[in-house]
This record gives sequence, C-alpha cells and structure tokens, in this order.
Amino acid sequence: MSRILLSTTIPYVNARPHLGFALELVQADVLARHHRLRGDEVRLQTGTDDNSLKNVQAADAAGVAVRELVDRNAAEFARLAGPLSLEFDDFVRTSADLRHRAGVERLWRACAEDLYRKHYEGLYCVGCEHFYQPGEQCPEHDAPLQHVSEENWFFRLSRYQDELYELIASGRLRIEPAGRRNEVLAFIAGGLADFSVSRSRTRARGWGIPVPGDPDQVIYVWWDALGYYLTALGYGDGEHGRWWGGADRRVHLLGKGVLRFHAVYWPAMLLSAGEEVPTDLLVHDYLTVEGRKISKSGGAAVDPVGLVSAYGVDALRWWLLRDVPRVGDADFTAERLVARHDDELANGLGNLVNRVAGMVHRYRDGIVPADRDPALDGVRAGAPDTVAEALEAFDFRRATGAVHEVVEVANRYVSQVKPWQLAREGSARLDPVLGTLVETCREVAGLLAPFLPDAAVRVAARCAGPGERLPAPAPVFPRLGGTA
RNA sequence: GGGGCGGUAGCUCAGCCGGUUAGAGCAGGGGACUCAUAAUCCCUGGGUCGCGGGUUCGAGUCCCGCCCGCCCUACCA
Repeated sequence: MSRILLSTTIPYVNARPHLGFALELVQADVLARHHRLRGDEVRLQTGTDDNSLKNVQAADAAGVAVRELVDRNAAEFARLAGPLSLEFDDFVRTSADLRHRAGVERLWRACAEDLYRKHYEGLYCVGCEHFYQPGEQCPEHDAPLQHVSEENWFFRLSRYQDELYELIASGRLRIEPAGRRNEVLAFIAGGLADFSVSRSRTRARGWGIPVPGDPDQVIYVWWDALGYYLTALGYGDGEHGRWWGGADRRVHLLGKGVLRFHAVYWPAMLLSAGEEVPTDLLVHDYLTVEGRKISKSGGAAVDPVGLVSAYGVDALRWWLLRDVPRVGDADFTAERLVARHDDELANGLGNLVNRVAGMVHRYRDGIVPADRDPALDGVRAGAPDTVAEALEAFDFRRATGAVHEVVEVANRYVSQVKPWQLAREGSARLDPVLGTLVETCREVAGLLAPFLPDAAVRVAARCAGPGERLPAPAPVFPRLGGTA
C-alpha cells in the first residue's frame, strides 16, 4: 500500500466550465478511485485559480464585480462533482481559502534567496497579459501595446537548469507521454532565463496576493496557482509534510498548454523552497468539438453538465475514457458518444447482464446456481492486471478496453455453449454455465467501478451471489440512439 | 526561423529495439441463433502505411528532403 497525492490543474474561472476540463477531472477521478480500491491511501485535490487577471477582464466585460464573477463561476466548477460523479477530497479556491494565501506567502519567503528585484521595460498587451518585442503587434488584440516600465521581482530559475535536466532525464520526475518529456528536456537544454514573479499592483488591478513585505507588488498568478499543490495540504501552517514529502507519489494531471509551468518553473520553485518535487506529470492533449477548438472566450464549447443531462454520466465518462487517445487531440461529437455507449455499454455489457438474468429466471427460477465452469477464468484473471498496467501508463483507452474485453468474451461464451439448448436437454452443464456468467458480471461491475462508478453500482445490483435470487431482468443501459 | 508530435483500410485508432501474406474496433456486405435492449454469435478488410529519395538481404518501423495538421519556442525585417 502506498500514499498517493493526485491533483488536477486549477482553471481560471473567467467562464463556465467546458468539456475540456471535464476530461482532466474524470481522468484524475479514475486514477483516484483505482488506487483507493486497491487499498492505497489517496488524496485527490482540485480547485480554481481565482486570481488570474483574465477573471478581472471577464468581470469588466460582463459589467460585474470581480468577486461576484469569480464566486459564481468557481461555484460552477465545484458543482461539476455531482453530475460527473467525481470524488475529490479537496477543492481549493485561491482567492477564498485562507490557507492558500498563507501558503503562497510562506512559499515566497522560502524561496527568498532566489528572488531579486530588477527593472523591466517592455511592450505589454493588457488583453492577453503578455509582453511583446518592439515592432510586434499582439496577434489577438487590436488595442495598442502599452509601454510598461517598472521594477518587478524575479526568480533565479537559471541556477536550477542542470538539476532540473537531471531530474527529468533520470526519470525521478516522470513526464508522460514520453514525447512531452523530450519536449521539456529540449527546452531546458536551450537555456533557462530567470522569470518575473510579480507585477505592479496597478497593473494587476489590485487583484491577487500582495508580495510579502512589498505591498506595491502582486505575486505573479502562476506562482500563486502552482502553489496550490502545496498550500492545499496545509503548507501555510507547516502541516503539509504528511501529504507532500510523505507521499510515495505526487501526481499532477495537466493539459499540454501548461506543461512548462509544471515541468520547469514549479519543480524549480520546490527545489528552491527545499521541498520534494512531483514524481509524475501526466499530460493530456486537448478536445475539439465537431472539429473546432474549444475556447473559453467564445467559439465551440460544450457544457459537460448539459451532456450529462442529455446522455447520462456513464455515457459521457465512457466516451472521455474510451475514445480519447493517449496522444493527440480528440474530437467530440454526440454521435460518437452515443455510438460508444450503445455499442459497448447497452448492446455489450447491458445486454449481457440482461440475457444472463433472463436465463437464470427462465431456467432456474431466478436463483443463482453455485456451480462453476472454468471457461472464462483466463480473461477474468488477466483483466485486473491489464487495467493496472494501462492506468500506470496513463492509457485509459487500454484500461477500459480490458474491461470491455471481458464482456465480449462472455458474450461469445454464451453463444458457444448455448444455455437454452442445455436447458432443453436437461444438461447438468447448465448450472455451472449460468453460475459462471453471473459471477463474471459481478466481476465486471468491480472492474468498472473506477471508470463508471454509477454504472458499476447498477450492474452489481443485478448480480446476486450463489443461492440468492436475481432481480427481474431489465435494461441496465437503455440505448441512447435509435434502434441500430 | 528552430524544436516536438501527428499524417496507417470509409471513420476512430494499434503497430516496442527494422524481418514471415500490414492489424483492431465501428460502419458496410453475407450467414447463424433465439437467452437478451431489432440484441448476440460466425464469416467478410487487396489499404501507393502523406510524397520523393537513401541505408539494408529486408522498412509504416532507420536516415535525408518536401507537403499537410497541431503544439512549444525564437531580438528576422
């Protein structure tokens, strides 16, 4: 048994949650449930990045107070847990949690010897909070660039270059998939420059956490947001040891767009503060919707809660886990979601459970026989290991595929042994066949638990033990599409 | 401009250190069965493995160049 700390990134809350973030939440939830079921000590944390300037801009655009917009949207993210059947242990809001602010301040002080003030000058686009080179124009905003000249705090990232490289190259900090690790190594090898970790209070619009001892500066939002991994654990009070340094695995899930912050800046900050670095960074790619990029500020966006009410949480989770490749963006369409659900859950697993129940009722008055047939022993024994291996490799497709494989083998088995024929012949083989099928369905329910917790409960409810009475047959997964 | 990752059957994708006739699922076509949610099971896959060269006895699988998509990154006017 080991102690595992799992975390998602915290999204900024300038808009309501979209499907893309649901992917990360569900992946994290699956890993957490998987490890809990194996007896590991697990903690899964998520939250929201309230202090991003984007939130201020969104509030301006909407004509509401920042506090109001942030509170409202953050609540939407927290509420995702219900519809998506997520089970997280903690939800941190960077603007509302006292422990967060205290922790960020402490982290700042812990890194004090790597922080220094430097004068900085540049052309700044307020729209995207980014500096540009002279002569450049912001590709996204028409507004003229502002000349900014101010003194900021900088972090001495440069001195950690070799240590970071070694950490990642050696695998002590594992980055998955491997392509992402290479990307980071190439970046580090290219040389690391110190980066700015504060901005003037005015430029930050007074929103954010002030630099300790320098109230005219606000801590850079990335410093703030990354700190959440530590602050949620009680870093501000020095109570984080059990779950940070004390964990066997510190696993961050993140999207490809924020890889550098997690693979370079964050570990460097931790080294500076004298803390352990993460053990695993699991990087996912993005979702598109009907071929279009998902964006918070317009364009295609799909509401995960809406999808759940339309298709159910099992169908949505199954699609996210089953259809999204380990590498590469995946395109979401309702058609694909329905197809996966109907083919594998309704016609595959649901029908299996239902036909087995039907036969037990028809031939054995609903009482589950106690006899066994070893025919399915092979797949059944192999599936848990395959699932564990696949999840270790961050391959949700292969993991769910292993579960589905058991269903397919069981369905094939039914048509091979033809229980209806055995019944007609009054064969003694009928009992072991039916007993084994019911038992296999129960095992599938168990295998399914980390992926589709709701469905797992429903399936389990239809599988009684030997000698017990089975509920009357009824579809566990009603088809979503029309008749095939 | 540099770097990375993709480009494999209609669709979604597997193919590790190069090696027998290039695979799976879905869709499509044919058949069987009847326990079941018009479900299940069996049979059916001749695709220039993006393009062009090269290395090799032999290359989706390695090397070079190019094209397309995506990502990261860059003081080139």
